[in-house]
Amino acid sequence: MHDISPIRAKSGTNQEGTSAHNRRVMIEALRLNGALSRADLARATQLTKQAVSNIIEDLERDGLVVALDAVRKGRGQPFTPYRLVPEGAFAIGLQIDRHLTRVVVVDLVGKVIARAEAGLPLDEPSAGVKIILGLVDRVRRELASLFAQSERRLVGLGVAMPGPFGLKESDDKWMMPAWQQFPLLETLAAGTGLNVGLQNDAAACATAERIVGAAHGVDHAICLYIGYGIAAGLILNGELYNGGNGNAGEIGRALLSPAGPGSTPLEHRASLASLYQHLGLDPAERGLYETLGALALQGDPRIMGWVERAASDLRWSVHLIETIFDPQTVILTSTAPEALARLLLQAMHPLLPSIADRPARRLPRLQLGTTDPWAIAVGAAAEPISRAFDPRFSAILKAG
Amino acid sequence: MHDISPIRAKSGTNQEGTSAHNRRVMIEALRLNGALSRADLARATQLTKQAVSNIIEDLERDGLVVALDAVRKGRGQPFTPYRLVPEGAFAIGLQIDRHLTRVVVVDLVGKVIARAEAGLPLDEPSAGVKIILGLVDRVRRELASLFAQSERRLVGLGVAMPGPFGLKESDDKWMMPAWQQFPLLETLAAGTGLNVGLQNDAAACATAERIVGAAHGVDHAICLYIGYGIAAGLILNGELYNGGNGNAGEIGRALLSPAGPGSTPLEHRASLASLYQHLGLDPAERGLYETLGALALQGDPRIMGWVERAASDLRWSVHLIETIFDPQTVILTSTAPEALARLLLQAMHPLLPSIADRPARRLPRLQLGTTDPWAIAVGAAAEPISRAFDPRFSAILKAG
DNA sequence: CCTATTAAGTCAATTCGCTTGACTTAATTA
DNA sequence: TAATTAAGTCAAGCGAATTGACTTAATAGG
Repeated sequence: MHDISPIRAKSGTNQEGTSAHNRRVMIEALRLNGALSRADLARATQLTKQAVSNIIEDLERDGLVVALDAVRKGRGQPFTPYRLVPEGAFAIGLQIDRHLTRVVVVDLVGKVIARAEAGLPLDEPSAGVKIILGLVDRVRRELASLFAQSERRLVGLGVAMPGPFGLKESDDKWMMPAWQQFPLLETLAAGTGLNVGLQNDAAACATAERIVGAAHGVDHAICLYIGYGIAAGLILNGELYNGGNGNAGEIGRALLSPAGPGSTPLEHRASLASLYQHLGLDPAERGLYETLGALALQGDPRIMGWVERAASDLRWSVHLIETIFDPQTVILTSTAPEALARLLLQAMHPLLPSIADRPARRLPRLQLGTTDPWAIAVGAAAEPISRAFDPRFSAILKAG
Repeated sequence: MHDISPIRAKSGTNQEGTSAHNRRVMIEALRLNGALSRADLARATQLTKQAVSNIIEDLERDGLVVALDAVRKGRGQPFTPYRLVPEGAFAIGLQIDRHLTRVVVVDLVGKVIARAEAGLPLDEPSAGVKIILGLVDRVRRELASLFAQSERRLVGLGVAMPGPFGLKESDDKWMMPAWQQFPLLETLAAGTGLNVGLQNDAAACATAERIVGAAHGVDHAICLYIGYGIAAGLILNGELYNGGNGNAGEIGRALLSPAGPGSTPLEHRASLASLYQHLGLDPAERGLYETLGALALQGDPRIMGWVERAASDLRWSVHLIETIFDPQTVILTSTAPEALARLLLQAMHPLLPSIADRPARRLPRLQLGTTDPWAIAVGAAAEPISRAFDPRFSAILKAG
């Protein structure tokens, strides 16, 4: 029939989809609640005890969960709690930033098992990829030396790099135009033999917050990420939202006023790039992180000046985010030293009024997330873990 | 075990979930593609021919699809296309606006079957509900007179009213504080015996655009709605996004600058309320719609002044929406007369640069959606239809 | 004109994961 | 010590999709 325009339809599902979903639901329940008995799982997931037993047995055989000692509590037979086995799965995370790259291996619960970093040539992706593949190989060997069978348990390679992706060629060398053009994912897939996925760095930060941080178990959270640029990672309905072209949350490009083409993008005022410029520092300089940390701790006046101005824009960004997304919480994350991030957080208060200051809040409107510089690589690694183990609509369907 | 804090987990699923999903997938495929043969459906959904045959047989028995004449095309046995039966399901939509209420009945494909409207007391919800129940009863009887068995096919009552919901009491009478406090959904559910759902008016507009309008079959679209206030309906991943508390998209409250508490909310500049104020008109005045339409057609200078200023803010709103959501398209909808909406649309061009002006666009960045004043009621009615028939994650799970 | 080919759709048996309901085990309470 | 409560198992059953062979009915080509 329709042989010209393709037919648009969602994919159907079958018992495999059912089973896959239920496995994922079990894993998520154990991730969120720590350790649960089969009976607990049955109640929480609304499946029968028998179904849960079968699935748990499967998961145990697959080395993803393990029984703890039986617990006596009140009447009835003692229950046997099960918990996730951290070494049940591993993933590699790769952060590509302007002048450096970081690689980590994380386990099923998001703990870092191995890490490595190296400098990166800003405009020679093919040379850069060689370096990256070397690092990946290194952490992979380290993993193999620590856990037998770990190769078999590697679920994928997640890449995080600054967005936005797929736009017209940029002439700003800090936007990494050469890397944006390069067939990175294909090259990495071929070079590692792993499934490869891509996120922008804010999305990776949000993914990290979700697996091990402040967004753990929160279904509606926005992660405001301040790195060289600024962007937001969007967790909506418990899943990362990517937008139509993978560029959702790239608020660094947002103009700060309706006044027209002359008005400033947010990233010119509230990003580490703007701070470097304000201080007259070279972003590629060694020891920059330590310098900034020290200045922030001293309350250096030039830093405070930037903080004041940036905080004003950020306060307003939070207001907009709350107004637009109605999230349960906003998480401020940064690659800046923690002292600096804390200064920013303080300077952002009091927050602007918004629909978020409602009577019965359970989470703070704004909270500090991680400021670990490795968080983005961890988030990159968390993405394949999430893709493989978290319950999601697409996991039920029959094909990609 | 955990008897203190409740265990958090998603619900599992079983064969009923599988079957429900596949039925929904079939219905959606027919909605999006018009009419399809069983073989087409099997290919599109990746199910087997046999599975599709069984499901189609079911749907046909339930009166939701019907076979058309067989079609000869090329080699092989002729195929029999199936299409949705519009009168296979009905839903009632209710719009509650400041001084009036509208009720419609729509069918499975979103066509209006019956409609009714009445004035509404702004601050007496209990009297208002009586009026509403009277209208609902009227359209319901009209429906019953047109289609036998239609009562049985009524899937629910959708309500749309201005948001945001659940905030502290407001003193602005146009925010309908009395209605916000009133237990509306419970009263309507009791009074009609139907399932009742609630959306804000922008969400309803987006739902309407999705079922019959510009967002038909588009998975990432933002519906910018200009009514008495202004708000956005968010279609993300093919579903309406509501946020943590049902207030996502309430951008009318967004402050236009980071300058602090003194800066203006968007709805003070780009909403019909602001236009009424600009023109010194009473929003409750009779014939307002016609007056505005006439003024817009004449290009009245006072109207044009407002249009210019509002368009500047709206242009920037579109820029922010594009930057934040990365949608495939933005749809401008309004309860204003079409002439006025077109003026606004024109005045918003040229749009601000954003990540949305990418090389290979398929849909316009900004397009005009419906300006039918009944669209909100239609969208309200479309919500129960969508809830009952569209494929969605929650439809697979075992409980609410 | 006749045969090969192509494609839609059916039939009947099979498979697989969840459900059902009875049963076993093992603790606490009275 | 008996009754009660709750975790967890056993074995049969069920239901929806799958499988592979088969039927039907058209067109293409010699």
